Amino acid sequence: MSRPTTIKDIARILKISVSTVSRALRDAYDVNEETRNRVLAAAAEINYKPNYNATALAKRSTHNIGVILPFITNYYFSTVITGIQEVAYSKGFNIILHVTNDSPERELSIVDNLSLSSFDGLLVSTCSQSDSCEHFARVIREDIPVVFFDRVPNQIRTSKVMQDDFNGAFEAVEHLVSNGYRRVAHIAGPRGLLFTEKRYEGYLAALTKHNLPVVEDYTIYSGFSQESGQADTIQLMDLPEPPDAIFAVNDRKAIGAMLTLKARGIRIGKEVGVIGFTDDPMASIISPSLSTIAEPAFEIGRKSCELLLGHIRKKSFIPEEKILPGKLIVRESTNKG
Amino acid sequence: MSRPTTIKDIARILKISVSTVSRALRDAYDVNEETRNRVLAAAAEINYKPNYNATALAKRSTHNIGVILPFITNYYFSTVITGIQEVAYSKGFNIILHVTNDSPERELSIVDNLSLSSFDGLLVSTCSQSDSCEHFARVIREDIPVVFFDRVPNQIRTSKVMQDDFNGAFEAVEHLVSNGYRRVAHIAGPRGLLFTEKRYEGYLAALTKHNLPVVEDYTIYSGFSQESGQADTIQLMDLPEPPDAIFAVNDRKAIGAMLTLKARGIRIGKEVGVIGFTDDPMASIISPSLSTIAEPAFEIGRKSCELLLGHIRKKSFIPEEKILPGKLIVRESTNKG
DNA sequence: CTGAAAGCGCTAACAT
DNA sequence: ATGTTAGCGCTTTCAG
Repeated sequence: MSRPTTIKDIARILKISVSTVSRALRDAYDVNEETRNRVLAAAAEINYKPNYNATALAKRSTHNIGVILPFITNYYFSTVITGIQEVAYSKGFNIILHVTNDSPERELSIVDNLSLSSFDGLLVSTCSQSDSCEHFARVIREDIPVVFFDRVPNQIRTSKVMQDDFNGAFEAVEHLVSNGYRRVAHIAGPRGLLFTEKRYEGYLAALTKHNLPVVEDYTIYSGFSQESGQADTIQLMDLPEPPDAIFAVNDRKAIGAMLTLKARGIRIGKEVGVIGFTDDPMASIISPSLSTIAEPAFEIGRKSCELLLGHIRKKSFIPEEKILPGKLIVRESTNKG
Repeated sequence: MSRPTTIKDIARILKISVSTVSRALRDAYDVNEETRNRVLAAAAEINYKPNYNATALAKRSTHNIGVILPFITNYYFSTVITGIQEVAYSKGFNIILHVTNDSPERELSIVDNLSLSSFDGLLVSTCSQSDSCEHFARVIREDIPVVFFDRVPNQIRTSKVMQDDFNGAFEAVEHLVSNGYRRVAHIAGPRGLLFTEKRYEGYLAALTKHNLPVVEDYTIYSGFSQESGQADTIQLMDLPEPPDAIFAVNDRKAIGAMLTLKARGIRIGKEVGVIGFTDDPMASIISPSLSTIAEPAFEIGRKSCELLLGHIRKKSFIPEEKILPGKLIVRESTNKG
């Protein structure tokens, strides 16, 4: 087990100073082309690998970005991470993963225990019940850039990357209406999250545009899970005048809805239309297959990371918002037959 | 933007030396109880957070563990990571994520560019086509602990954590047989991966135990994707004497199999039984629902990380192997009716 | 039990 | 264009 090689080794071998080596290893700036080549050659020769801790200590900049999100065990988030990882990797950044399990306490504890010296920036998607964003505000105040994606808080002024929730929802509902459904219900996410509000607004706007009545009982706010979808749908179908279509805030809830519809012997599509949001692979596996709004998850990851890297590089942190379009995917669950 | 506080600040405030502060902050060893309390109080007071880069540089030990795996966008891997993250988090370790996209070149490039100074240990699941493990052997030779999980190479002597692939496969096939299926095919993963071999062996063993003939054409090695499952099944059902049951190496392939069976109008369960491996949530969503062997993904993550942390702590690296049991989940796809 | 001092590997003025 | 030197924040001998 040989001690890793350092720039000192290179300096000694080449009989030059460490600062020259250091300079040669980074940009060409102010160093003789030939010296530089010799350094590079020697480095390769002895299999030199920079010690990032030393660099970080000296430059006050690690090459890490922290990612904080509720879960990674679903299609959307794992795809976002893959996108993040893709650009981080290409720029030589590591990503440090923190999963909150959607627990506000855990989120708080993670953020408070973050050593600000161990990452250059933060990418976050909040818990569904984050009542406060004070902890993130603190991080920002320390001048470390934070960009939010998907689940972004509305009380805080930072960079945000989202899908076009309003228009996605609008399109989904309009699709339902143009396929002949009239009593469209919405099983929403938890209140307080920007995107559940946006999707709700898109739903309302589509209803209004097509002169459909807005029935208060037709909107139910609850969790994001399949079980919530089932529960909400039971509630909906027990109404004196049940809806003939359901727009779910995401595919998991839509699938939950389909499950209870099936259990009650209601024919999906023919009797009750269902549309989701995400385009989880499950949507094409379930039968009947589920119409949905495909989210640009991978792109959200890429864009968030690019934005963050930009903030880190320029050391300026002027908030920017990016909204990426979704895409309507028509399948069987919205086919009246 | 105030510079983060350091142990120097604490030392200055308390008018003691930095070394005392340093000692007090770690273990009680050799420091007066009272001094220690004063240090802790002061640290909390000024909101001191250790600079891990400095620690890492001084101690030659970061608090990071690297995780290298093919994908994160599926149920199994994302659940494993959640398990890893769970124990890493509780021990104050960060996890640095690297995804290879199942590309051996990328895997190689990641490993070769790893700065050994930036993590204390490695958790890896290899690419399906990793022909060589030389790059991992190099890491191990540098005395940094590596533990493999799930996709473990068989040519290399290190710690490994796996599900019980042999017995899982055995149980799956035995379940098929005891439900009356006789011509059981196996759509396997790529050759060369330990677990695809183990599952194949389990399949063989069950056949042998029940005196069923081993038909060579009934085993097809290919990829892990749903598409591979579809293609393999086409090939199988085009045989002069097609199988009446399919044991798939994982649920994604099983789902692919079900899709082509459905497309051909073959009744799943009644005519051809299908069983998978993993217990992806999709297995209970698809209809008919898919019987499968549930893998202890979360536990695999936990155990791998615990093992690795053990190696890191004791600085000894005596390879250990852990095998975790799976569980048969009976659903509709293996019901002959 | 505590302090002084050296050093981890690298960067960044400041000289030359 | 290159070398000298002083840190970055923390740990760790070695003295006392």
